[in-house]
Amino acid sequence: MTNTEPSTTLDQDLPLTERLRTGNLFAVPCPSRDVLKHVCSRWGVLILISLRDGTHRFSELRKRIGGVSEKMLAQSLQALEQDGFVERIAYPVVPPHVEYSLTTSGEEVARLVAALADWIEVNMSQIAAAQHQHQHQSSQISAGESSR
Amino acid sequence: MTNTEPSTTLDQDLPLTERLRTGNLFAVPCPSRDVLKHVCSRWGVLILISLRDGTHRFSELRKRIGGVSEKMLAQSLQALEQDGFVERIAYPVVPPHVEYSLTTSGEEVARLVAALADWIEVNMSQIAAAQHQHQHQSSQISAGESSR
DNA sequence: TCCAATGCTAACTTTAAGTAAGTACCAACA
DNA sequence: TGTTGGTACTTACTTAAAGTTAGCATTGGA
Repeated sequence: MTNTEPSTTLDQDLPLTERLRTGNLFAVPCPSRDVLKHVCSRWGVLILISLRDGTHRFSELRKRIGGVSEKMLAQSLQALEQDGFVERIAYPVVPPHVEYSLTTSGEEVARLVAALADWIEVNMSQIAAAQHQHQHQSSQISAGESSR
Repeated sequence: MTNTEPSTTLDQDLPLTERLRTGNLFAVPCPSRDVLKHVCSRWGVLILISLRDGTHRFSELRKRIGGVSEKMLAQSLQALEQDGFVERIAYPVVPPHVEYSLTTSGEEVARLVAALADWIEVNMSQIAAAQHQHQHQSSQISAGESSR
C-alpha cells in the first residue's frame, strides 16, 4: 500500500504561522512545487546562473550551457518566463534575434540558486570523498553490533 | 544539429579563477550536476527540509512529505546518503527501525535549499500573478519598431 | 539558385518517475 | 497452529518526462 493519506492533513492541523514557516510545500496540490521544479531543473539552474551577468541571446545560452538541446533550452526558458523570472524580447528581424534577461524577481531566485550551486562546487571534493567512502563501506553503518 | 561542441571548450579557455567562480557546472561531464540533481530533485528538497528539525524515521518522512511513494523516498534517501548529506542508522530490531538525520554538510545544503524554497513560498502570490498575466498577454512582448 | 543563420516546433525514442504488489522478520493474538 | 500486522524496503510494470532528430520560416549573401 502506498501513499494512503490525502496529505493535506498535516498542514491543516498546524497553526497559520507554522504553515507559513514550514510552507505548504509538503502538501500535494502546492503550486510552489511546480515553480521549484522549473527553478531547480537541470537546465533552469544553469539558465538562471548564466543570465546573472546580463542579457544573452538564445544561441549564446545554447553555446554556454554544455549539453543542452534546443528543445530543452526553449522549454526551460518558457517556463522561467511564465513564472516571471526571465524576460524575453524578440526583435522582428531576419534571421531572428531574441534576447533573454532576468527580471527583478529572477535576480533574487538566481542569487539563491547560485549560492546553492556554488556551495556544491566548492565542496565537491568533499562530496566526492563521501561518495567514494560510501562505495567501500556500503551499508555497514548500523546501530550496535549485528545487522542484516 | 544539436550540441555541437565538446563543451569543455568554454572552461578551458577561461583562467582558473574564473573557472572556479562560474564553476564547471556548464561542462557536460561535471559531477556537480549529479549532486545538484539529487539535492534539487522533487523529493530531495523536501527530505532535506524535513530533516532540518532533527532525526526522523522512514515512515515519519513518508507521512510528512505528501505524495511521496516508498520507492522514491528510499531512492532519494539513498542518493542523499551517498553524497554524504544524510546519515542512516538502522537498528537491528523487528519490525525494522531506521533513523535518518542530516550530516554537517547536509545541514549546510539544507539551509541553502530551504532559503530557496522559502523565497518561492513567500513570493508565490507574486509569481502566480505573473503566471496569470502571462496567460493573457501571451507572446506580445517584442521590440517595438525596430532596433539593434 | 542554393545555402547558411537563428529560434523555434513536431514526431519519435530513451530514460526517469510513479504505481502496485511482493519480501523478510518476528511479535502478538485467536 | 495459523494468521494478522507493522516496518523498511525491492521488484515488476506503466506512465510521464527528457532527450534526439528532423523540419519550418525568412532573407541576405555566395
